[in-house]
Amino acid sequence: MESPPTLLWFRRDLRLSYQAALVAAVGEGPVVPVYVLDDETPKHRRMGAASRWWLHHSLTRLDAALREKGSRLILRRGRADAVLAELAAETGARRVHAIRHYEPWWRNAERAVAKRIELVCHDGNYLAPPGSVTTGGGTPYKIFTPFWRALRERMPPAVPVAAPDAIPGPAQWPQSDALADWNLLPTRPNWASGFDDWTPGEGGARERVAAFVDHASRYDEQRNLPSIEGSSRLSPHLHFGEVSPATVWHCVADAGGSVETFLGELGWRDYAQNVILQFPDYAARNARDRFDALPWRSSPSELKAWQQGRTGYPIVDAGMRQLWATGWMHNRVRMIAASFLIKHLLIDWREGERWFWDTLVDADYGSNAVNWQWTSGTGIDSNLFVRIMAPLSQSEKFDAAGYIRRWVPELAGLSDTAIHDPDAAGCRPRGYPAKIIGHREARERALAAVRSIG
DNA sequence: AGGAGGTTCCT
DNA sequence: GGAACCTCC
Repeated sequence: MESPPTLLWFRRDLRLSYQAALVAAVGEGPVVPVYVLDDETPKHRRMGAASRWWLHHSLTRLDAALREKGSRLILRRGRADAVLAELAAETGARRVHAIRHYEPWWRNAERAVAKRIELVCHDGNYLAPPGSVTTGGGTPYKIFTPFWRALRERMPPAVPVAAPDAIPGPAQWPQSDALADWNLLPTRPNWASGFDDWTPGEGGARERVAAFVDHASRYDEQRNLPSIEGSSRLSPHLHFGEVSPATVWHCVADAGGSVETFLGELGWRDYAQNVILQFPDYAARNARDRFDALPWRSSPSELKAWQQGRTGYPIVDAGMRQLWATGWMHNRVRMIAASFLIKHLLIDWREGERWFWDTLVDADYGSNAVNWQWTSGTGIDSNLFVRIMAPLSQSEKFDAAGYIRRWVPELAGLSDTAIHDPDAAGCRPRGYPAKIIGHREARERALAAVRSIG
């Protein structure tokens, strides 16, 4: 008589290499890999549209990779605890293996699953298990730099384990939904037609890592230049767990050169999870609650102008259009565009967080919330509200002319010097909007707003 | 040992 | 402002 299968519950860990839950499940006999599309557990935090596009393709690749190893991916839809209990009853499984997640709704779901069936959670989506890096006093860190110092001490991470050669399956496979029925892809309009630079899935992640390793030694000098391919572009692959951060760490560190800045970015990713573990509602509340009294402006038309890239600030508009067209925005430009919404338009950072949640292929609850609160100055990690980025000087400083030409074609004919500020250069083309508000005026308005709350 | 108070710094 | 670490008792 064959032993009963165990369930392998995939979430944001869509890989076969260095997948601790997979290794554990295979060690116990037959495995039933399952992905549950659960829009009920996260409630209003269900995956955004761009993430769904990514998920569709990543699940396709994961199923293909599993089939090469004699397995397959079972797709089910519904509340994770109910679906897993049901699948366990169908297959005779008595245990679930999964990688642990730290979004508040996943922590709730893990508790709910554990009430119905034995759930074994594993680490591996972060450099160190979130919550495990603590201060001398034994409490979790709140500030990045001391957190990173302590985490760095514990590095490098353990060397990643390869995928198993074969994954045994059950005598009889349970039913699976058809992926197409989940309607994860856009239909009309197909806003994802420009997403073709991306290759979701573990293979695509591996290619991105390899491509990045070639220029990782220039990361420090090029990562802030949006006209250049200087960043790693690994964020969506890391978010969906198509590659583990430990794997990225070792590939990059082995490449040599000065990669410390990049490793720090991996550390920042861990830091964000540590913050949402301490403050689960970080995307919903100002960490410094005196900002609850800040007189945010309500302007649906200006919010829309920002979303659509029609603010009259070329660097902001280029970024917002790149986001819409490709599901991704260069990090330096994210900071400029976010700062512009918060300080120049004085619109609540949560509006921006929401938009990014829906439009980014790398939308991550922890990273998104931590980065928005950092930019706004409402976060646990300082950065003062009164530090207001000057979008035009940022655009010049980081040499964004080429980037603007690519994403704001109306301005493609302008010179390298005029393109950052067509109004000031007296050569704004018809069809490109005037500045929605002047820099000085916006700056003074923001400073007055923050002064008004003491 | 553990708490008070000083210092430094904050992707 | 306040977190984290240090020194001092």
